[in-house]
Amino acid sequence: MKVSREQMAENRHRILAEASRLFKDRGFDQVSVAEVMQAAGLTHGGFYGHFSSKSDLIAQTLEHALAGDSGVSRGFDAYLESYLSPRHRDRAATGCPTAALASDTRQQPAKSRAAMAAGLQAQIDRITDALSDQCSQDSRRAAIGSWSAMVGAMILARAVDDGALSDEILEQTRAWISKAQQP
Amino acid sequence: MKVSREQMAENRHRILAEASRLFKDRGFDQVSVAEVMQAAGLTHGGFYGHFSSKSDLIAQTLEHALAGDSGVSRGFDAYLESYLSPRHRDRAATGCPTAALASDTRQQPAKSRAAMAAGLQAQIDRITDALSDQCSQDSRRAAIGSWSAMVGAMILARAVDDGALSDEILEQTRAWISKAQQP
DNA sequence: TGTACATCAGTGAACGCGCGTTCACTGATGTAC
DNA sequence: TGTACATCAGTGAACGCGCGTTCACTGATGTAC
Repeated sequence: MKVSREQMAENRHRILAEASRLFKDRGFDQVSVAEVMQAAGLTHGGFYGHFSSKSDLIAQTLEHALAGDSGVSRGFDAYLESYLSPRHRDRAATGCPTAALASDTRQQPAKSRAAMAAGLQAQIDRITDALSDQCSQDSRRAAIGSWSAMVGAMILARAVDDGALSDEILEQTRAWISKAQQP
Repeated sequence: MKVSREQMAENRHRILAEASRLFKDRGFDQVSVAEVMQAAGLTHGGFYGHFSSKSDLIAQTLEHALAGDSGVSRGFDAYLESYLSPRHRDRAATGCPTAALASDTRQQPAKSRAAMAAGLQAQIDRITDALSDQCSQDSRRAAIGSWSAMVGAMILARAVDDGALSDEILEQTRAWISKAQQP
């Protein structure tokens, strides 16, 4: 049955929100179109009324998930601490889309990779702004280095089957980044 | 037809080598068992004489790929420069297994995650050794922070569809890590 | 404002394809004598 | 050392399953009068 325009827009938004959650939790390949639609409370047949393909859904989900502030504006130190936390590591579904999806994006077509590039530029700009208070010079370099270390540490901490090592990676990387901002 | 014991061992080794190359290039899900066997010059039916499942192949490939020195022993600065290079970024198939496979490993069963943990411990130890010359204190912290930044930068550089941004991530992260080792 | 009807978002069955896995078979290997 | 035969690594067809995608259909929407 047909639904109202507002209802359709709401359905579309819910599909993107559920896709973001599921993709971040398990990766693009391990989540089916039918599962995303079911999570959004719809049947899989209607999917192609909203998206031209699964690839298209992935690209639009990346654009959707990478938009927004992500919390840097509340201060870099607080952001760093909450980012490199066991809680964030254990809840990828509601966490950073870059740490969860950057590796998967490498195999995706141009539109998804462009969305990742735009999201990365925006995030680097936000961190650069947040850091320019403490050390005005080379703040872009510090932003790129810090962001690489944060994303890398989260990916490594999630990949291993050893809680102590995983915790140590988060904690040591956090301390190392903190120290690198001082002088 | 049956083959000699040495031939079988050689075949097994070739399967692991080709699996490592293909998995690093395209990820676990995007490479089929049949494709790995074909790359090793065999037919897919014989696969289960060597491995109990695709999951088992993945775990053994990780153990195989993560073993060995990876080049740190020739000095950290040289390693850092060759690691965060456009050449390494563009040749994932022959490059670092951690940067290529850490994200994929998150979804794998215990045996693969344990192999990643062991490989990561060994790599941290190697970098700690390589760094302990320059700054004896906190060299493990510096090793973990540097390695997180190297892996993260490579993953980000490979995810984006923007050569200039990709190059900048590599170059700035390299410079940032270098600077962090000085004081 | 009220009615008739064309539109079209969503449904659910069906499709074709590729994948991981199985299995009966083959023929070279390597052991027992 | 030479021969007969049991073993078993590799072959290639076949399987079942889940996936992305398609499509005829339904019935609420929203427009034209």
